[in-house]
Amino acid sequence: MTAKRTRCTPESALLDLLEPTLFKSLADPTRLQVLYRLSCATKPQTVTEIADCCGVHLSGVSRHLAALREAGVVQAQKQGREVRYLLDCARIAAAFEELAEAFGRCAAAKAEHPPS
Amino acid sequence: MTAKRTRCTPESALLDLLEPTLFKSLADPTRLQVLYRLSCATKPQTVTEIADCCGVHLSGVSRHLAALREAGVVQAQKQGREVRYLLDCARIAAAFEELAEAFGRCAAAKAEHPPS
DNA sequence: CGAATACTTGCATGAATGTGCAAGCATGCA
DNA sequence: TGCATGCTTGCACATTCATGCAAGTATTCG
Repeated sequence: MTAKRTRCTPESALLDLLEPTLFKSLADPTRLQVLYRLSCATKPQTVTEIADCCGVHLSGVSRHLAALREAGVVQAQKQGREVRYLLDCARIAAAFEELAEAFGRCAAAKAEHPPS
Repeated sequence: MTAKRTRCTPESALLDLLEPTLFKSLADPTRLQVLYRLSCATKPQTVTEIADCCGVHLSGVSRHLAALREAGVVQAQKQGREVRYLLDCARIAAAFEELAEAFGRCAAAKAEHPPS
């Protein structure tokens, strides 16, 4: 392991990045649909608005949003009796950037030490 | 095979990137263990070698590797009666890089048009 | 040939999970 | 206060899925 660089995170070891939570939250078509909906929206969306787009019952969408919130992918803003969800784009981008760099280093390491 | 997406297009729409296959393949702890094992290895590993590291039956590991291969995360090299699996680091890094860029653009767009 | 090794696959089982319905909270409004 | 609205949660059900065992396939060796 030659992780010595300092960038997005000082020490992004692949082992720490390979945690199932984020990937689990993205492993469902409905949740991805929710994510895409939020990515297009110009302002935080209510559960009802999101549910209107995916053909899933409101309660299911609510559960999906809870899962995405658990994974740190979306944030919730309670406003009166409605809850508006918004995508944490910067956080997601940072997570993927870390992963890209870690696997990039992995590729570089393997290119440097080719299999005999 | 998921040869639907052509390549690393400079303009990668988020909708195309949010495809469950890759995330599904990474949503399991055992598969992540396999992935990490392959990332550390200096040369392609046999199914038996990989199975020795994760506490899962050989047949299960074989199935996991098949899933990872379907997702384009690993490649298989048949050598005689053994099959050596290797991580496609460059491909994975590129996929995550695309995602990071797409969500980065998303974040930038939202910063530009803040919710009123 | 037959036997051994390496891996894959069919089958059964238990656990996890996505879904809808209905009930339960919480908040706003008349 | 009563009622409507928005969301969450308990429950039941169906599906998916990870796992182990056993059988099957492929390849090498004697």
